[in-house]
Formats: sequence, structure tokens, C-alpha cells
Amino acid sequence: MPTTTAAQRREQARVKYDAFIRSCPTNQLLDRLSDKWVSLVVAALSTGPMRYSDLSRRLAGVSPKMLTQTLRSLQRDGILTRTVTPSVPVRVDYELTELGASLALLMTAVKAWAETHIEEVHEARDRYDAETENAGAENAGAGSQK
Amino acid sequence: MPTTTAAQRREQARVKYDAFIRSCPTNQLLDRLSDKWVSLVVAALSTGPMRYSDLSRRLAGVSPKMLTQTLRSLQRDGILTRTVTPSVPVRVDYELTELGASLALLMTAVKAWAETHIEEVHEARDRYDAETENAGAENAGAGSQK
DNA sequence: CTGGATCCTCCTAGATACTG
DNA sequence: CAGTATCTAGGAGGATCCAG
Repeated sequence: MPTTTAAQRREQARVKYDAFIRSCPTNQLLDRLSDKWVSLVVAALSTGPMRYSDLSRRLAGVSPKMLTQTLRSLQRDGILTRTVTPSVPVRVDYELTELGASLALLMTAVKAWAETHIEEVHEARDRYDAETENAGAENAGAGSQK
Repeated sequence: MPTTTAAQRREQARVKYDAFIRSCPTNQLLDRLSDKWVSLVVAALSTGPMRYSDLSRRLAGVSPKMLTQTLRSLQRDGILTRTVTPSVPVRVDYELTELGASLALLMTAVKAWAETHIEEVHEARDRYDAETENAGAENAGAGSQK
């Protein structure tokens, strides 16, 4: 028995790889885009600035916590600006920066790809599910997909 | 007190919104891309087919479970093909489909954006952190970011 | 060699309640 | 109006053992 097991070696590799991955710009961006609310916020703001409560209504179902959290991280990354107007009820406006607008453009490209190829994906899924039904012959309902 | 509280109304909205979001192709794609290993697998396979163990070595630190899970979902979506060669030790090859290659192309675009703008993001982050240090004047270490 | 099945542990989204 | 503070449940990811 060696002093380092396979699992230990893999774990060391994992740590190193993790650092590598995290330093990769592409991965950082992907992580950001993948956030459920980020794309929605960016999309909502792409038509112009909005107030907090506007966003809250537009993104129905978002909890104040998540909305704030999302907005903060995007602000930190320079995707949008937060402007406080100290009127009697406080008023806060959020607006995309140039960088944010550029990101919105990229998301348009992603959207285009998705809409072009989503049908192929669905067909592939149906084919795959049909095949595995033959092989597996157990769980008929293709209910869960994540 | 009305029969539906604010929270209840928001929850109803959440369910509806959730269904809407899930049916959105862009979101489905984003969900897929966001997976930590998906982009790496696609990138690895973009240079040619690979065996399971090759991938396992290439993506250092991935557990067999996650690798298999990732490969399965990509196979289901028609991104790659899985070819079993029933030799004495079984041999399995994974290879990108046309759809997968097209996806790799999209990821190149994403990568380009990321590399072009990552510096702006980092600058924005530094600025933001510097400002909040003044305001907050509490937690100095900017350690956690997700 | 290539995984399937199981258990277990974090981590985070979200609900809830409260404040300037 | 625009958030903050706190708590908890659920799920993703990993370790481990086992099988074809």
C-alpha cells in the first residue's frame, strides 16, 4: 500500500485543476452567464435602465435576496451601474454599462445558436430515450432530466 | 388579510416563470454550458476522438461518476457519440458529432469575448472592492467570491 | 477498462422576517 | 422603496464499493 491512494492523488489533481479552471477567463464568464438570473437581468436591462422594483416585477418569482445578490455581482463586474437618487422614498436605478451591452450582444449570439439547434437536440434526446427504453425496459417516464 | 399573501402570489409566479424559463432554448443551452465539465469535455474532444480513460486523465481531478454523467448527457443531446468496441478489455471511444463541433465553434466565440473583456471585468472588480472597502471598512480580505 | 449503485456531505437558493 | 439578516431543505458533487 503506497502512501498516496488513487483517491488522494486525484484529489491533489482536483485542487490544482480547480485553480487552473478558475483562472480561465472563459470559465469565469460561463459561470457568470450560467447564473439563472443574470441572463434575465441583462436581457431586461438591454432595453433601458430600470428600477429595483421594476426588475422585481419583470423577473416574476425572484426573491429580493437573489435579485440583490445578482445585481451586486453584476455591478462588481462592471456589467451594470447602480444609481441612487436620495429622494423621499429612495430611488435606485440600474443600467447596463458599455461592457454590459457588449455582453448582451454575446448573449444574442448564444441565443441564436440555441434557437437554431435546439430542435436537433430535442430530436437527439428523443432518439436516445427511445433506445434506452429498449435496453433499460424499466423507467418509462422520461420525467427527470437534471 | 387577503386569501393570497404576497409570498403566495410570488410563489405562483415563480412556478409559472420557472416553466417559462425552462422551456427557453437559450436557458437550456446556458444550463448545459455552465456545467463545469461540459466545456472541458467538448474542448478536449474538439481535437479528435478520445477514450474514456484518456478523458479521465486529460480532465485531471474529475471523478468517474461526474465524467460518465457528463458524457451521458452530452450523448443524449447529440453532442457526441459513444462507440463501444467489445475487445478483451472493453474499449469505449467518444467523439463529437457535427452538432458538437458546431457547439465547439460557439464556445470559441464565447472564449473570444471572455479573453477580450476579462481585463475590464477585473478592473471593475478592483474598483468596486476599493470603494466598498471605504464604505464598509470591515472585512478586509476579499476572499470569497462565490 | 468502463462504468453502475449507494451513501454522504457540503453549498446555495429560497422563504421568512425585519430595517433605514 | 430598497434592501438586509437568518434559517433550512434540497440537490449537486464526491467517495467508495461493486460488476460486466
